[in-house]
Amino acid sequence: MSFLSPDINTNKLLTALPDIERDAFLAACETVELTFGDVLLQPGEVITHVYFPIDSFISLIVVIDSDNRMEVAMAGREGMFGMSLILGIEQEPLLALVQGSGSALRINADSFQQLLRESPVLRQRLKRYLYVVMNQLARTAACNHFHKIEPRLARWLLMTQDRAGTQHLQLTHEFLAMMLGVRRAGITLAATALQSRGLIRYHRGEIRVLDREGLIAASCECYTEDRALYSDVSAAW
Amino acid sequence: MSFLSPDINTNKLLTALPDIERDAFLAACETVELTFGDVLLQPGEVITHVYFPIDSFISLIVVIDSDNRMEVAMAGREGMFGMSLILGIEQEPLLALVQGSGSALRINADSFQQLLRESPVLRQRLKRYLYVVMNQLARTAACNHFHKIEPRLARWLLMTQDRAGTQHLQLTHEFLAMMLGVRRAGITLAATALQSRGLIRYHRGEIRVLDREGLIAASCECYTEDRALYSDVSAAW
DNA sequence: CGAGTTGTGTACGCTAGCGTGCCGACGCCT
DNA sequence: AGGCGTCGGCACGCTAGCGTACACAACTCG
Repeated sequence: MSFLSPDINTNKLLTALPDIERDAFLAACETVELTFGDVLLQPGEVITHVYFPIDSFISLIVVIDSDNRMEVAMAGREGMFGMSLILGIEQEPLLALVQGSGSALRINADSFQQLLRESPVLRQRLKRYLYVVMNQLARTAACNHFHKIEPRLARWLLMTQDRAGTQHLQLTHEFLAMMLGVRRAGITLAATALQSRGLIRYHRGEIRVLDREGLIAASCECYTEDRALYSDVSAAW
Repeated sequence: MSFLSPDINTNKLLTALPDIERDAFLAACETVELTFGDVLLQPGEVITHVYFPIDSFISLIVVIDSDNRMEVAMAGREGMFGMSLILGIEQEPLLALVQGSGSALRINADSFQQLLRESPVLRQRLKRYLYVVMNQLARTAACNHFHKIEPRLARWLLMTQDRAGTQHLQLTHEFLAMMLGVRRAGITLAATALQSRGLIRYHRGEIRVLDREGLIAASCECYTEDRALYSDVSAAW
């Protein structure tokens, strides 16, 4: 039995590592609290730390200019921030924003690369994760183009709920608009529609998911496709 | 001096490998001719061969359904097809379509994985390439959403020209519409505009780029951003 | 309790792009 | 030369979403 037990309060990428490797890894990590709105990385900055969210989650955002920005990926307990380092690159052109407050394991970039060299299992785990993210990026590119705001919003709320692990989400329309790259008024419309169908309920920055199944039905296939891809790949773990 | 000389008629990812590694790699490759329209992989199929284009190039396409599909990445002499295998995954949910006829080096998937294990330099090269593609995917997601057809078309023509290496491109409006995920009529409009500005000239499935600089000015920043990212990363080679 | 700030509803005119369908022009084949 | 299939121009009405702006409600803070 490991001295740092692999309880459910840790990151999924790190569970099920061989005890020795996991212990070595966790020993190099510190636990940090992330707060909504924290910027972990500005576009183009050097990555100094890698984060493995526990109950926090992080948005990766493409910033084209001050008016045009949108989220392209999300990392919670199932993922990580700092993927470029898996590929040996220390930079990242995306904005990393804490989207859900909570704790995360943090490890220094150098230690991460060192430990990655020493743990083939972790390496394989993370490569699979990278594969999933790449393909989610590809699908997101098409989704953002073809799908309407309402299904995209539904998808996004589901993804967020999966990572937040609660049906109470702290989200203003303004913020959602930024995530989806649309107008605030566009979100109000879509959100009102979802609410009137009894799928969600919201009130001044707090959204509650009432009917998960209904929300899935209202979302574009991209939600279930993404999940399917992830579980296919992680089934092999 | 290597017995298989690294002349310009090869793939950029394979040049500048140490002689021994390159020779071993090339020895495991065969040269194949790819023809416009060839499907190298259907979504979800197992990847049996990895391709390193020489003067051909390949489109990676997300297929949402029969009406909704769009290109999300392009691989020519600067890239490859079969990236998932770098991550140890043998599948790929995207459609791989030959978009420019020409030759390519092809290697069996198993040999590829074997040789990858044996060549740290190649491994590093390909990881850097993967990094570039990931970030291009992210940007493409935003570009497809925010930018209008005309600049996107200009960007796309430039990317294609870079890979085709000629200013004569064989492309119908119909095909371009599929690539960008828009109506054929939308392409006609955008193409007419570019033509009337003297940037391109086209006629029944053949497009000529007349004014590269002008076309760059007409394209969205995404073109130059992508190039910049690629050259930053490959500068380290 | 009142003033300010934040979050949401809504409305207006506008544009890009959609789906569709038709026509003409070109070029290839016999 | 004639016929046919492919390619591109164009036009129709329509919709989603834009930019903007204003109003009110709900909270917060002094």
